Amino acid sequence: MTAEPPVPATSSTAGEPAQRRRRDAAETRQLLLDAARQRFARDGYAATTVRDIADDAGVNVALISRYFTSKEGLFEACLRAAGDELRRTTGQTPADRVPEAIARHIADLGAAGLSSQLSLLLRSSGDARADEIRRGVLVRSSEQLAAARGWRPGEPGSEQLLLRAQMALAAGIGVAVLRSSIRLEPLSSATEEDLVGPLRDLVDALLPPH
Amino acid sequence: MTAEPPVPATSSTAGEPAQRRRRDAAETRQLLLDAARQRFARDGYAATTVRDIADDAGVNVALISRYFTSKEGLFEACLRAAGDELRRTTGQTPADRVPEAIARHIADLGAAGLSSQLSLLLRSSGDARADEIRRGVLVRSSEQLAAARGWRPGEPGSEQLLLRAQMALAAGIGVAVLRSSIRLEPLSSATEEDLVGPLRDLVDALLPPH
DNA sequence: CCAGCAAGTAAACATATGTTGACTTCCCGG
DNA sequence: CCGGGAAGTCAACATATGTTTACTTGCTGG
Repeated sequence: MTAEPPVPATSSTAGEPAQRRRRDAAETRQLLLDAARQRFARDGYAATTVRDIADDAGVNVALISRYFTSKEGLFEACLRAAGDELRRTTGQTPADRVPEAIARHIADLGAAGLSSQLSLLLRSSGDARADEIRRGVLVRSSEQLAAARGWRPGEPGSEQLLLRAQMALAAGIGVAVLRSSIRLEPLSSATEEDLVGPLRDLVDALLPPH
Repeated sequence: MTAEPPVPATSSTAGEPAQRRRRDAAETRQLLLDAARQRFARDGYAATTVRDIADDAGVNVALISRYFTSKEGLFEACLRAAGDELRRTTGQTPADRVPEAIARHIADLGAAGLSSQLSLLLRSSGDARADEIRRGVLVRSSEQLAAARGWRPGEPGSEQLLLRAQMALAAGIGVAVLRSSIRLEPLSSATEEDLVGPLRDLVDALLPPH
């Protein structure tokens, strides 16, 4: 929508080309993925145009169709990456360190954009297939989180635990969005240290260590 | 995007016209507002077309421009309505009943759509002006919530409280979206009673009654 | 060194979408 | 009963957007 100057991916001063190989399909693919993740997380799926993404990545629009079939395919690739990242966090983290892990994700506002990846999971898509993938990512993540606190599939009375895990996940994502996409102050300027305390309170309240 | 049959706003059986006056600007305006709120909340701003909204409301597209100037104007009207609703809740509610009030909002999945109005505040817009309004709504709501727990503007050391109020708000909205828009199970099927316990834990953990 | 092929580009296309202006239909006060 | 104005409709327009096709560029293996 807004027309920013494209990010050239290399320094635009004519001096040093910063070793970006000029023809490298893998790197170009990754540039597109990174640009897309940021745009989708910030503006949502429908509001992001493929030309925006291509300009950010500094490559030609047609390459999106070539490497990802379509805009929808690119979005799916972004969702998968975010899902892997999120599951890595809620998975191989000791149960009592989960709040810190979540806090770290939310606090990271850098271009790397772990927070962006979280936002990606809440922003609207208006696309049925993308919604399905997103739901799958969230289900698996919440089950992993619940399992860390003693949930076992089908076990009677532990449905409560899964519900609470999903609420904790929702809370974390909600904070991430208000912080990184909507930029609500003072939440947006809070440091990781500012966040980790309240987040610990929040997670512990929903999922008491068993 | 998907082509549903239009909701005729009156029974389509020829028998009884259900007393919908045939020309009533105020009612038509309201029909548009209701249809827009639902669409915007479910699909997001950019993914919703004015033709979708008009069809849902059973009126002509051109009336959107007439009554709300533009699609953006209609979205603003929806945001204002949601903001009023939310502020009514976080405002004139005794501090210790806030979790129940939030729970009631989140639990309401009906077409009336209080939950929709919450979702509206997180779904992406890709529109600068709408984002500004949304931010304003969220700021005022979180300040009202924080004030109920003892926050006073500018008071030293109470910034923490505002931060925590914003996180509580974010958590509530996150739950509303995962529940009503993304339809994550079992969160989506949970009853109001299922939600109020965890929500009370959540709000109390973030904002201890002072 | 150079043929061939992958990587990248540019332009065009078909369509969807927000908005507008001219036109028609209905209601109501005189 | 009727004329005027409000409420509603229709069709067109300008533009933005996803995708494709034909083309150019540069690298590399033989």
